[in-house]
Amino acid sequence: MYFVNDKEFKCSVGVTLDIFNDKWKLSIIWHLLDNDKRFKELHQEISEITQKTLTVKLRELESKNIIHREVFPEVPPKVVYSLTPIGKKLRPVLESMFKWGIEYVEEFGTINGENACEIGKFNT
Amino acid sequence: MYFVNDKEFKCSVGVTLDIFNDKWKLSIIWHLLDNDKRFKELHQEISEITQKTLTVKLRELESKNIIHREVFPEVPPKVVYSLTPIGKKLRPVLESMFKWGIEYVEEFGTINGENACEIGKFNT
DNA sequence: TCCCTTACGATACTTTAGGTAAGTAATGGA
DNA sequence: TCCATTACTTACCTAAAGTATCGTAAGGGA
Repeated sequence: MYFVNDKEFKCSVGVTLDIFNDKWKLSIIWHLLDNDKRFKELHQEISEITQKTLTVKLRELESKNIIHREVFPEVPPKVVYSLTPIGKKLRPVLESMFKWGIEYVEEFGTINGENACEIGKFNT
Repeated sequence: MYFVNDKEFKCSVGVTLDIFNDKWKLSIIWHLLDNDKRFKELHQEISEITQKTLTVKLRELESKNIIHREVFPEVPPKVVYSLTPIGKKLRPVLESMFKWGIEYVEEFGTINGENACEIGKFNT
């Protein structure tokens, strides 16, 4: 039995699923894997997310110790988001999703042109 | 560039995230990894999900070719759900989530008693 | 002096996903 | 006759996410 913030889990995969049980958090992690990013950069790269939802999700990830938020006291403002050590350890999770996605598309989708994943993320 | 059902993705991890962008699908996969299950069994094991949501999510997973639904013409009804070949290939994804969850709990949670994951799922 | 720009939000409102509670079908058993 | 069983539906309600607009604070230009 595991406890995280007074919440109870029978199994460690439940802990992970509970943290990433929404639409956006894993996407954000994915985009922070190789480089720290400013708010605006994340917003441009994950273009379907709204500003509001992005700020909410970033705060949630920060409160769960998965990302770090650094504010530079400048004008206009500058806020840089980065993965914490435990956040960086999510790489194998995303990597296995990346590989499964390729297999899924090979079977049920079509491939047109090349894989436009950011270079260096995985050597696949 | 990948296409799945006329939806466009730059990267294969996007395909995966798009399929599992809701609250319940990965939990359902997790519970089907080792054994095929009837509707009622899934409902009892994933006790927080409602009947309605479970049926919706099962139908969505079926339409994406990730689970198979077999109806036995009996009374009372019997419906057995199982993973398709591509569904079974999600094991590494869940396995990496399982491992990350343990690391996360070791750092930010507490462990009380033992891990109550179903035996045989992973030898960790 | 006033207004525009920039980056990171906050706020009010609408839409959609998910939750609650009840009902249905077909059969067998008390 | 009435109830239990299983796998759903259906009508209704709430919470999460999306849309659109506004706020802040410093510097620059007219």
